Amino acid sequence: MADERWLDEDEQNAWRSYLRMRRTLETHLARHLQREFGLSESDFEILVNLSESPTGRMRAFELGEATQWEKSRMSHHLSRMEKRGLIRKEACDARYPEIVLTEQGLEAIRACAPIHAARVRDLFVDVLGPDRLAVLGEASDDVVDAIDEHQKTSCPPEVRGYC
Amino acid sequence: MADERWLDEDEQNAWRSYLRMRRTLETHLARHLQREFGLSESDFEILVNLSESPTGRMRAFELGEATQWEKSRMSHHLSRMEKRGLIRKEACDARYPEIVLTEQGLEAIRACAPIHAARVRDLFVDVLGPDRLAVLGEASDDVVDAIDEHQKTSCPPEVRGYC
DNA sequence: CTCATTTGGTTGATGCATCAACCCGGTCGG
DNA sequence: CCGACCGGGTTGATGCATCAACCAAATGAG
Repeated sequence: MADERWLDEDEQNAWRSYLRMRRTLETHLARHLQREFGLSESDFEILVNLSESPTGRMRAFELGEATQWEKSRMSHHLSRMEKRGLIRKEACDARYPEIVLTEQGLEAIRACAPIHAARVRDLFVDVLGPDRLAVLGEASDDVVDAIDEHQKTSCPPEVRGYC
Repeated sequence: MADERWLDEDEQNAWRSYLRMRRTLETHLARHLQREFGLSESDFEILVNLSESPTGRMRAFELGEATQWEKSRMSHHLSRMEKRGLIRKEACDARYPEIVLTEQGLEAIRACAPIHAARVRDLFVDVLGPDRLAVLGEASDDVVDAIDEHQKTSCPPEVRGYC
């Protein structure tokens, strides 16, 4: 009905393959995490970051840098995680609360991380093999750089990310 | 704090690069679509499918096959799109309604598709270049196949997708 | 000193995604 | 026939992501 083609056929196919893979892999991993461990991918990301910190405690701000989330998403999500007992906010440094991994949160991440990683290996790392994996890694970095570049050069200064 | 490593270093790096790219590209494209045209990526996907159909009308079911969405997601989303005038549900075939692209929906997709495609080209297709793009396309298909395979072989029959 | 700005963070509203439950018209075994 | 099941579709509840607005401590220029 709209008969223009917007990418050539090979490009179109590759792009759509990529989109399909992205969706399929993401939903599969998310569902697995959810059903086996009751964690969302977001929970997982926070827990990984906290558990990799030597002290198990970070400022929300640092988590924001590590994950690249918006601050409001972070705030909302940390509140929900606190309610479930995975983390705790401690108002130790006068002003800003620190986010602390609870015993329960630590157990959760220890239980699910190796299994989750095994799945990533089975369905992604091993399927690609080392060569293609390396190519993809570099390509990913290039794309991220290109987007950063694009933002810097062609965006009006204060309007982040919309253009 | 949790000192086991779950993938080796190269694998870890490639995987995380991929995750970062996925997030960055997705949010960039989504934001662009939203701010310039008031469409979500989901809207876009539906509109593309409808506009590629010769008649501009499909059953919800066909859309489901094309997009791989859950039926309930489809239903909810189509209702929202109808409210905004992008599509219309017509109860022509006795039983199941057909989803029809409205004039407004057609205009929307015609306006945004080429610009969106150009952005995909600039930030993804051209950054990768034809060789890496081809590799990624194949790799994506392999991953999707691996997941399908996994579902078929190691899932109890009726429990789709959780394992 | 004072008032404006920035910075880190919270809140509320809205739209989106998912799950579970349900509905309804066919179909098929009995 | 009749009742069980099945496929396409809707609904409601819940959690998640984003935007815009707000808040309060710190900074800093006049």
